[in-house]
Amino acid sequence: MGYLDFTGKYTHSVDAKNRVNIPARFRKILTEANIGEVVISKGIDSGHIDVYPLPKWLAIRDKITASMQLVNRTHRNFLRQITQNAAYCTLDSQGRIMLTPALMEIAGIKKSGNVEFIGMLDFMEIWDPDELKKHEKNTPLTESDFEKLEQLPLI
Amino acid sequence: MGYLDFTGKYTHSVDAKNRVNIPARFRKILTEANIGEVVISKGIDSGHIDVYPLPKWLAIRDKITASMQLVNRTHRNFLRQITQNAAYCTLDSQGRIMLTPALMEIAGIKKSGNVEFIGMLDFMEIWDPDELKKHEKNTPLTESDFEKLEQLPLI
DNA sequence: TAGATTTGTGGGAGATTGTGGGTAATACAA
DNA sequence: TTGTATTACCCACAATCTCCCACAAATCTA
Repeated sequence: MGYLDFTGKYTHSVDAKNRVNIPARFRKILTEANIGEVVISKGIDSGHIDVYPLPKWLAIRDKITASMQLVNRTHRNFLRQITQNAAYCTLDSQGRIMLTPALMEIAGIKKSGNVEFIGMLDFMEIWDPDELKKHEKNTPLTESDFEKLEQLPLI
Repeated sequence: MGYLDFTGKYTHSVDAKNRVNIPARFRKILTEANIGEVVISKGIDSGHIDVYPLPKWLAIRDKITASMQLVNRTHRNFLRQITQNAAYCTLDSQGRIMLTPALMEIAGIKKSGNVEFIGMLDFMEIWDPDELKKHEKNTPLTESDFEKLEQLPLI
């Protein structure tokens, strides 16, 4: 890993079997990195699904495992939240993955509907188009957000 | 052990003989690790049963044995809680386990009803669907929980 | 522009899985 | 021992999922 580079936005459709094609550009990145499996999970913002290339997910999982104290109720709840809606997906021979009904429900994605893929550098997001518009309208970046971001050595 | 990886949520049904099928995905993990026996016990949060692959249970048992101070009343009570309702279960030829009436009672799981399996990485939980919903409603992750979790090097 | 290749989408057949029930073996009580 | 209840093991079948093939649209190439 380390040098995955998902960028851009692509519209795709979900078929009657809940399958979505991963955009060719993203798929190429995956195959070149020899990654045939991804993990989809509930995104932190509502209205979308996160798609992690397997190695990225494993790294996240290991960090979680290492720092969880399962006698702690909050930790248990957090872990449950994370794992509950996480699903391993192997790409089929056409390069598609199958979404779970639970995640589609959470993200507002409709069977036989459309979705937007957004590249997030080392992972991807899948949005319901309406939810995405709504999210962008409701939570624009403000001046004060930018000020906070200035703290980070970003650009 | 060490690399069991139970993730996801699956709905299954309990039959008239108190048997539940372990989700195929979880079962595959067990058989690949050559584990044909699990231990079910009372979950820490009420409303569910914990399912430990045998090696994980043995590790827990050993830790408990080593660190319990049986002159300590709390320790005695804790130990009693744990062992009292723990039951060794071997998977039948269909990959099912049989729940004990005591644990079903404790978790609110009904004969011939449904249950939710939740993967918790190295063990599983079995919830009564209503209890799970109730639990999630009563103990949602709050902003301050997330702030605490931000301290951990998670993602 | 025309042909070749890639990409997005749909559907069908076989294998797997979830679930129910029957019967033999075992444990238990009287 | 005998009768009863419980458990373990097996078979059966429907629903689901996986894998594979097909084809049209889009893109690339010469």
